[in-house]
Amino acid sequence: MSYDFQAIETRWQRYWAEHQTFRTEIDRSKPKYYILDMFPYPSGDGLHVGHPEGYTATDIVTRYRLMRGDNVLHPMGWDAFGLPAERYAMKTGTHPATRTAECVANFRRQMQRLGFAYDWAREIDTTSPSYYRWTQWIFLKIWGAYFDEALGKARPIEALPIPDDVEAAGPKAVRAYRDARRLAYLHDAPVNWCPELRVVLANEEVAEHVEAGRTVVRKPMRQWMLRITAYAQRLLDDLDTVDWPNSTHAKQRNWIGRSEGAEVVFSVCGVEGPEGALRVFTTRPDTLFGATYMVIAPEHPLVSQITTADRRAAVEAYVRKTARRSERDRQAAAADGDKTGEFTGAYAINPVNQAKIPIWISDYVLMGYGTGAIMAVPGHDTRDHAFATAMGLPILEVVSGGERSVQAEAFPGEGVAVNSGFLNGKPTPAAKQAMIGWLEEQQLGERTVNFKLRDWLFSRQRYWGEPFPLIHRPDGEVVAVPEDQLPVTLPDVDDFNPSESGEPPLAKATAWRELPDGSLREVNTMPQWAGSCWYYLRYLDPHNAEAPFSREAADYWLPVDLYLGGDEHAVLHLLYARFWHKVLFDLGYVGTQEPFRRLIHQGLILGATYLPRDKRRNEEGEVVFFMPGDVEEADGQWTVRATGEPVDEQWEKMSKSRGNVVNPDDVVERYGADTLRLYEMFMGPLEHSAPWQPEGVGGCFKFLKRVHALMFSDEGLRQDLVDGQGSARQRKLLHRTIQEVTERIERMQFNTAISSMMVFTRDLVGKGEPPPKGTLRCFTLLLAPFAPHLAEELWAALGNPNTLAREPWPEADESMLVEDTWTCVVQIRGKRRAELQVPANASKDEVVALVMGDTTVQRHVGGREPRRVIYVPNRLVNIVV
RNA sequence: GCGAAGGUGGUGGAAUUGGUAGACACGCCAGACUAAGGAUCUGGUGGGGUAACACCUGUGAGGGUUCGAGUCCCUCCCUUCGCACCA
Repeated sequence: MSYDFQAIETRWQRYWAEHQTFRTEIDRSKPKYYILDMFPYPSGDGLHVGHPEGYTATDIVTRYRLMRGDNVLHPMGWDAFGLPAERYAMKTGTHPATRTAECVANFRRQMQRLGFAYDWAREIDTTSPSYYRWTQWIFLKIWGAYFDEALGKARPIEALPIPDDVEAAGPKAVRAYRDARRLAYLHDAPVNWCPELRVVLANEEVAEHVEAGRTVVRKPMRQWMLRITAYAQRLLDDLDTVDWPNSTHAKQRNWIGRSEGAEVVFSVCGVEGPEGALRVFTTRPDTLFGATYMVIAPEHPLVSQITTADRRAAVEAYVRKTARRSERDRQAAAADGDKTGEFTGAYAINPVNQAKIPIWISDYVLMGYGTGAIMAVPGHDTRDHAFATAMGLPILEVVSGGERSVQAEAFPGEGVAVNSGFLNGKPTPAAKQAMIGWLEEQQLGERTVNFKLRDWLFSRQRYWGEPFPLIHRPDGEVVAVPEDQLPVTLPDVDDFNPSESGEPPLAKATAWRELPDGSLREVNTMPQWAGSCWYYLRYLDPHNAEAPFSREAADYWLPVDLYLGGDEHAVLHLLYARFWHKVLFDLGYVGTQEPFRRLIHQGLILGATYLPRDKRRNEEGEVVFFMPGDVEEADGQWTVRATGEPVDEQWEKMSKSRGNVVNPDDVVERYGADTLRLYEMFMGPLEHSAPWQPEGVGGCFKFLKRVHALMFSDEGLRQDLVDGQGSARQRKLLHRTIQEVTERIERMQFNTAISSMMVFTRDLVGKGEPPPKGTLRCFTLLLAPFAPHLAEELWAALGNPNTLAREPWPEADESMLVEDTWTCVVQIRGKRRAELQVPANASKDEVVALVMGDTTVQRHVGGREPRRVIYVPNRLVNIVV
C-alpha cells in the first residue's frame, strides 16, 4: 500500500470535523493557552503558500500543547471589510457582501484542506452584523468616555466634572464641553482626495495612485478622530511588559515618538495681549541664546495677523502654494534638503537676551507637531542651518565641541555652552536643566513632553465598513443609537461611488439616512482596522448575544499567550488594538492592560520571477517578466526557453500582480497537506524570509513516504513489526529524538525538530531491523503536530481506536540519554588532530592517559612535554606544548 | 540621516554557557534496480592538495582577548526592512 495521502487526509479531516476534536470550552482544571493567528483578509485571489507558514507554526504549538494537557484556544476568522470587495462591486455590480461570502468560502475550504486544529465553531467574520454590532458597541463606549488626566485613565463621559461657568451657560455649552473631551470627536482634518476615483485615500495608498497618473489633493473634511494620543505614555510604558520582537518594540517607540524638552514663550513685537505670545517647543532649551530667527508653519493661525503689509502678497502666495502641495511633494523636497519660505515682516523678542529676531514661515515646520512654531538655532540644528544658509540669516555658535565652524556646518551634538550668558561653561545636559529652571522661574516657559503620535483619523468615505452608530440631530447635537437598537446595518445600495463632492456612498441612501424627526444618520464608515482591533476578544465568546464577550471568558483566556503574524502590522494594527484594549480595561471590560503577551512575526515566502536584462515594458506600461515555467537554467544562467534570451532571477514577496504566486491547492494535490506543512516549517527559522523551492518539497514528501513505509508495505500493514522498544541502540535514539523534538518545539525551532525526526527515520529504515511497535508508537506522537494526518493513520494502524490529539506527549527517559562512551576530540595547540572514544565513567587522568597513548597524538606531540592540558568533560582535550 | 535585523558551501539552513564548523534537506557526481525514469535505493560532495592518507585553508574584511572564537571585544564594509524636515 503506497502512501495515499489524499485518502488519508480526507479521512482524518472528516474525523476531526465529525468528532469536533478541536472544540474548546472553559475548563478551570487545566492551564489555558491562547494561540492566535492574525486573521486574513479573504481576497479574491485565494491563499498562497505564504499564508500557511504562520498557521502551520501555531498549529504545531496548538497540537503540542493539547498533548501536554493544556486547554488551548486556537480560533480563525475573517477580516472581511475593506476596499477590494468594494472596488470589485464598482466594477462588476456584485454586492460586496456576496463577493465577501464567496471569498470567505474559498479561504475556508483552502485552510480546512491543510488540516489545522482550529475550533471552527468560533469562526468570526467582521462583516457579519452579529459581529459588527459589537464593533459599534465598543465604538460607543469610546465615544462615551473621556480621558481623566489626573487618574491617567478613561472614564465615562457622565463622570466628567463640568465647571460652574459652563454649567451656568446652559445645556448647549455643557454638551459642547463634553463633546470636546470625548475619546471620539469630530475634527476638520485634511484628507487625500482623488477626484478621478472619487475616493479618499489612505496616506500609504497615495503613492501608487500618483504613479498611475491620478491627481491627489488635500481637502479638508469633517472627520471622526480617536484620541489615541491620550494613551501615548501608557502605550509606550507598557511595551516593557510584553515579549515582542525588538524591531517591533523599536517601531512602536519610534512611532509614538516621545521627546522631552521645554516650551518657551516669545513675544511678537507690536502685538499686545495673548495673541502676541508665540509658544515654541524645543528639545534644546540650552541653545536659546543661539536663536537667530523664528519659523512658524504656513497653516499657523498667527500668520495672517502678524504679516506686515509689504510682505502680505508674498506670504499669502506661499501659504496657498503649500496648501495645494501634497504631503508627498513636500516630503520629496525635504529629502533633497531644499528649504523654501517667506519673511512675515514681523519680529519677536528672544526672552533670554531681548534680541529682536525675524519671524519667517516655512513648510519645514509642521503644524501638527509641537506648537507649529520653532525657534531656529542654525548653529546647532541641521534643518535650521540649511534654511539660514538659503535665506542669508545669521548663524551663532552657542555650544562648543563641533569639528568644523558652525558657519559651515551645524553642530547638533552635545558640548559645552558658550556665548550663552549664565549657561556658559555648562555641559549640554546641565545647561538644559538650568535653562528650564530659569524659564519656569521667570514664567517664560516650562518643561514639556511631546509625542509624534497623532490622533487616529477614524472615518472613511466608503461603503464596505461598519456604519457609525451615531445620529446628527437638526440642532447639531450628535447622539448615540441606543444599544438595544444595534447593529446599525448597512443599507442595500446599487451605487458604491462617493458623490463628486466627496460625500460617502451612504449619503445617497436617503431612506436609510433620513429619520422621521429630521435627524440624519452618520454616513461615514469605520476603517478596516476597527474590526481587527478586538477580534481576539470576540473569539472568547463568539455567540454571546448580550455582550461582545463575557468578563468571565476574558478573565479565563486573556491575555493571548502567543500571537503570530506578519511584521507589516508591527505598528498600526498592534498599536490600535492595544489602544482599544486599554480603553476597555479602563472601563472594566477586560482585566489585563495588554492584549498580546508574546508576539512573533513569521518571515515571507518569496516567489521567483525572471526579468529581461533591458527591463522593458509592454504596451500597458507594465514591466515584462517571465515565470518559472518559461525559463531554464544552465551553469547558473537563466534563459527563456522559447527564445533563449538571458534573464535574471529575482525573489520577491508573493503577489498576484508579480505573477510569482504558488497556490497551496496545487501543492496539496501533488504531495498532500502534511508535506506542505512540513516543508513550510523545514525551510528555515520561522522569522526568516526564504525562497519557495519546489525541489525542497519533494524532499519532505520522500521523508513522509519513508515514515509511511515504516508501517505499511505494498501489501498493507507490515507483518514483520515486532513488539517492544527494539534494540538498546534504537531505544537510545528514540529517547534522544523525544528530547530533541520536545526542546525544539518549545523553542519554536521547527526546522531542526524535523531534522531530528529525519535522522531517526533514516536510522530505523537503514539498519534493516524490523521496526519495533513501541518505538513507532512514540515516534507517531512526535510526528503528530507536524504531519497530523499521517500520524493519525499510523496511530490507528497501531490499534488505537481514538484520535491521538489528546494523547499524552512522550517523555524522554533520562537514563536512556546517558551514553557509555563519548567522542573525545583531541586538539594540539588548539588545532583538531584526532578523536577517540572514551568511556563515560573515565576520570580526567584516565582520559588524558588514553589521549597521550594515541599514536596520532604522539606523532603531533613529538615527545615534547605538554605545558598545559585543558580537559572539557564530554567534549575535548587540548594539549598545549 | 535615525532605528532594527542580518552577512556561514552551488542553495535553504545547523552549531547550549566560547569547545569536532557545515547537522538535516535541496542540487550536483558516481553506482544499483529498471524497457524507461523528472520513480526508488546506496555512496560521495566547503576549497586546495594526495593514488589514498598526511597536510594546508576556511563562517563579510581587518585587528584583539583566549589553550581554543561563527560565537566575546574594537574598527570597518555590505545587504534587507522600518521611519524620515517631529524642532
